Amino acid sequence: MEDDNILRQQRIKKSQELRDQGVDLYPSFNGAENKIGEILSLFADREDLPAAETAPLLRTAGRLMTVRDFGKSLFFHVQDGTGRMQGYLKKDQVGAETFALFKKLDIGDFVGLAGVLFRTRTGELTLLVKEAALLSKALLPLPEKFHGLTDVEQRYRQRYLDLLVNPSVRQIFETRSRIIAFIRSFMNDRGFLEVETPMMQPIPGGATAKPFKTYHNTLDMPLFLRIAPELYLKRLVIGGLERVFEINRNFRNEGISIQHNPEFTMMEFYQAYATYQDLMAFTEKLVSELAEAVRGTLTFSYQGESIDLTPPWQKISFLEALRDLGGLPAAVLNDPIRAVELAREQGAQLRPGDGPGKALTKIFEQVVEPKLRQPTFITGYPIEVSPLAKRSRENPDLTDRFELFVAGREIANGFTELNDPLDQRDRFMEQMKAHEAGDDEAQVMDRDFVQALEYGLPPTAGEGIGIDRLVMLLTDAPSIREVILFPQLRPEN
RNA sequence: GGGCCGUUAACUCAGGAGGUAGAGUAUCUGCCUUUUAAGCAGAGAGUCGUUGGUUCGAGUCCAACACGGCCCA
Repeated sequence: MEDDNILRQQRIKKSQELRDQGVDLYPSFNGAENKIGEILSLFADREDLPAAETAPLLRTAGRLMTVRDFGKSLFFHVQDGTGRMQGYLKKDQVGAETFALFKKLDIGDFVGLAGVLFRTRTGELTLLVKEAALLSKALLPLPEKFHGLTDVEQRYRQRYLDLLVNPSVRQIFETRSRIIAFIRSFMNDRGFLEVETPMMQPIPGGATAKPFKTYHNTLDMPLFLRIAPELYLKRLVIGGLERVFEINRNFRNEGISIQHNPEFTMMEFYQAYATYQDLMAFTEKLVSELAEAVRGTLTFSYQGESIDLTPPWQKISFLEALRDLGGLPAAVLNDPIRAVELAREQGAQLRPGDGPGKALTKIFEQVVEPKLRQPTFITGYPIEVSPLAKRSRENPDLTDRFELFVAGREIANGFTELNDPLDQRDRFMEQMKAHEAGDDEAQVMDRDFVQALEYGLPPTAGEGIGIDRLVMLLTDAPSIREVILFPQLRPEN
């Protein structure tokens, strides 16, 4: 494939010439004592650089990104993980041999450098090179320096090039790392224990979604990639781990879109002796402090829209939202048959067994969710779509559950956990019926989990927060693929 | 699954109404010891996503397919 590429052939030829001269193209090296970012920040504001004759040599290394050749001297930029710095190589400083070697190098090659700092006429801090060595030879050329790499498909397929030449992409993933680190420490500070539960489950539970199926040869049994860790985390609460959290991947065998990737990252956490009300306050605090830490402000723009995360956030019940934001008349809200009819009229694909709870949820997704721009908690979801949540005392058709929306997207989902084992068994039975009626997303009876509940789950609240969507919001990313390093794509050929 | 758009040199992009493919960057050769999208002179570089079709002739028109993007379900 690349064998036809003349640029690659030229580099191979040059490499061979260097080898013939006894140059090791891929030597071992551990002498990058001074990172470029440190050098730059250390001397950025200093007018009086140490005199070139007396200054100690700075030793650094990085990838050659640009070269401006003047014959007997040349300027270049070298980039490492912390920054990019200009270097100045003069024949009379490094000697003819090193100079000739350096002239043979290509953009993309790694070099080790030793030198002293000076400022050019335009004031740019520059390393006057005293010693230079090739550290690793690149055979393929980097994308163009000015436009970078813009082809979306290639950016995802060759993310390493994207990261290398598009600084804003690198920033997104640095921010992502800081977001996860912040959340982890926020949870640790509040006494939550970080745990890891199975990614491969014999019964995929804890969410309404289609699973990926796999197979264990030795055990001779099918397994499913988890769609959620919920049922395992609750087993841990039963076991006395009263505050647990897990930050990890879930897998859902569904469509790919601007906000869906088959594997995505969730933080799920459970707290004994708490209610969904407590979790809303907790979420408000977590997300607003996170935004403050990551963006330095609670008001920022997301895709041109002004978002304000200043607490307290609006709370509206599911039914109120349908009435006030969705414009549904009370006649529909209170009439199960009318609700199902309306959902069908709006084009929702309801299955034979689907009741009013499902119908209203479909309508909600269509008419209310797009309107939830500023952070909003929606509370009191129908029991029909909440098989693991505690039934509401005020209305037996609803649950003590909430979802958080920002910019029209669901960010979090939490509820007071159903801890009545007999009720849970009945709910599973309802799900089984839906499954038999053709709902392949309906949840599957997990007898082992029900048995665990029979040993006693304390009053508990639990929640999942979609990390990718949170990262999108805080990095102003238009698509989930911009915050996942290697989004799922079809093979090229 | 449906609709719309895209795919041309290593990268970023032109290519009017069908007549043997162009630019900038990068690369190669030469000149140049403070440049920074360095400059000057010259050169090389393409299965125009794939496969068919229409035509004397297809990057261009038509069809199917592949991959990607956006919207809808």
